Amino acid sequence: MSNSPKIRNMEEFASVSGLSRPTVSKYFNDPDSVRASTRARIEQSLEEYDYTPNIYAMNQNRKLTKNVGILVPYLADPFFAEIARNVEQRCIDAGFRPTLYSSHGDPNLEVEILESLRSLKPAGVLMAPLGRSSIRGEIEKFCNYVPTVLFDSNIPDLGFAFVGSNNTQFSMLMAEYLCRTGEPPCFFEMQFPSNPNANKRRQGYLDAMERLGHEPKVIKIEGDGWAFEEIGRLGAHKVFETGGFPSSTVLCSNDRLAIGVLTACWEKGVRVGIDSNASIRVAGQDDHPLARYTCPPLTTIAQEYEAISSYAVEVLAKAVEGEKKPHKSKLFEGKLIMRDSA
Amino acid sequence: MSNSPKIRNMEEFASVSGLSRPTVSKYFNDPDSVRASTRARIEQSLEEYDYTPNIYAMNQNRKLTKNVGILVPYLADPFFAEIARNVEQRCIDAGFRPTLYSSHGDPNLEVEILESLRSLKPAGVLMAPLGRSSIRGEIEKFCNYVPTVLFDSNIPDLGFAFVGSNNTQFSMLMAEYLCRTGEPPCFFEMQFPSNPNANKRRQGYLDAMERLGHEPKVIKIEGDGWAFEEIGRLGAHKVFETGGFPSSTVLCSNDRLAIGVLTACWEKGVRVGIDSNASIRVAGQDDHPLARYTCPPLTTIAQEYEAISSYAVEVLAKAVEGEKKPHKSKLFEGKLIMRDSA
DNA sequence: ATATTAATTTTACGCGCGTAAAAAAATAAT
DNA sequence: ATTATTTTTTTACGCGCGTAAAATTAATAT
Repeated sequence: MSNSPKIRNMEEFASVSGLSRPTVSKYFNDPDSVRASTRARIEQSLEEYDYTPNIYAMNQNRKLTKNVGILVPYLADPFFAEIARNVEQRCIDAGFRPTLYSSHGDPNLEVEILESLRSLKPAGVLMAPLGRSSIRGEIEKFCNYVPTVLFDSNIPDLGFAFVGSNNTQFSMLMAEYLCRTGEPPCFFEMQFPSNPNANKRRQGYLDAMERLGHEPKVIKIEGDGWAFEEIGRLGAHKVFETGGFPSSTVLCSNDRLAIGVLTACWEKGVRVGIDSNASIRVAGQDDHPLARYTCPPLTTIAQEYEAISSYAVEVLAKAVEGEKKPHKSKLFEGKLIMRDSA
Repeated sequence: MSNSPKIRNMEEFASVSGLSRPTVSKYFNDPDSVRASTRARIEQSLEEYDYTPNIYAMNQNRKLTKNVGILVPYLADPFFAEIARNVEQRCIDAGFRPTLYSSHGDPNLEVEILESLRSLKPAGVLMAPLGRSSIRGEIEKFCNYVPTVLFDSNIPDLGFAFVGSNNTQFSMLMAEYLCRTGEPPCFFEMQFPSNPNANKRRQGYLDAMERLGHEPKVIKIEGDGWAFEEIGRLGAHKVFETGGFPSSTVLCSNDRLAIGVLTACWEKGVRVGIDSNASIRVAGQDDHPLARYTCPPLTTIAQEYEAISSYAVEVLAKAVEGEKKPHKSKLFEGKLIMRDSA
């Protein structure tokens, strides 16, 4: 900041502050661990000399760094980009140093990232696993070394805790709404969904339909990978070719599939929506950032991004502080977002 | 990997390999810098003992780490997520250790990230700046310390080089196509675009229109920030309220604005596309990952993601190796993607 | 005021590695 | 075979910091 001589290391900085180096070291690890007068003195020097401790030297001997890894399955999916952004901010607020990683849909990369993460000695990791394709054994091994909180998608009995959405409730809520306002929906999903939440969502749909006394109709489409829009589009076309949807209301397992269905409907000349000249209703789940901008805008269930993010970081902080293994699973409810597609 | 005793540090690993520690150290910095026989011996031991050097100790004394920072303006924008993914992979291929950051549209955060990056002693940085709102002075300061390659959006005379798209060509290409196939387009953009590429695109449009002998019509809409879809939607509505578009063909400055325009058209009941019962054509630029799934699918200009990514990393590698400052600017041409919206 | 206890600071050592300079070994030249 | 030269390995030192244990200082109780 000023024209003062450059500070090379903590020793020099301590010297110009009139303190010993370890005292300064304590301050940087926890400003509250030194006397208030000492702290004031350090912070005053900090203004004058703008010294920053060497991260590498700091973390070398420390048993626990302040690093936190954030791993999501697919960062190019705006849903995960959005939740990653939230989680990242919460980590910073909690005094951590987050680093963002994406598995890019590849189970091997997921494990590779975890391995490379270990060498960073992270205090903890927030991980949204790929799901079905995740290599459980490797992740389990990792969780034994590093406090890990899973979010979005659960792997049973793994990690310190799981924080996510109540996916059963998502589908139930939507199914109920759709039944209340029109023809009971069929359920549109991937045959082998990569994400276990899909199973919960199907179950929620089935439960709701049974409770309301309607016959459930589940459509399972082919497709693998993370190109959900294309999978949804091709799947819907196949449905059209083989007699069409069994109901004029289609509840999709997630928004990205729904976006693909909307595209297929457009290509087929099928009008989607709730007004009189539309012939089909389409609903999604997740409140994808672009769901509001589809044509028609997509009716969906909104995830509690902020709540999930902040709770996940909160739990991780406890895990880092050495709290006993609770492995609780916290689920947040979704909110119905009514738009014009259903 | 095996049941061999745990290796605690490089000393121990060198010992079990029958070598001295510095020799092993040389190997890890550059496997080719030791004799082939030595290298083979180390790699054999590596199989047996699975030892990994301590990253922090490694980087503490090294003048140059293998770390590379990747900074994009807005990661929740799928366009940047996609290009970041590409760049990340290229960095790994080039032997770097990339770390991904997003400015989240905030100029102050952009500077903060650069500051925190400096303490990581990165070998280099790949940066897509926010653009207009970037704090030039701070970024310039950073570039003096760390070899930095700008991509996507240029800041004149900053960094080692700039790699991006020929945005003038983008708009020219699209404008020509639109003139050839229907009514000459008007140009739809933000009044104060955050990204300087927008200016190039407007200019490309103006040039093309002049050359083809048509009167250019530029529509500038209000709005600030990175919520382009909403800005486009509101802007289009305002246009509809004040007499409508001056042409039945709308060339948008980018895909996200175009997506907003499509939504507005839908809300207004205006049919978009090239078939007979449509009344307006809408085109975008960027080939946003979801452009293919809008209704109608969006005609756009595709960026050369891979070419830009690999060239940017290539240039950065040269900068890291200490090549003289060239500050060349490399631009890639775009390709017309014809879909149903125009 | 003095003894006791708690909080804070200092002393002293080591972490795991990079790297310059010295020594040794391998290669090339005579 | 001997010497000169290059490559590789080893010796030796220090980087910037964390942290246990010792010394000091401050706070509390008597």
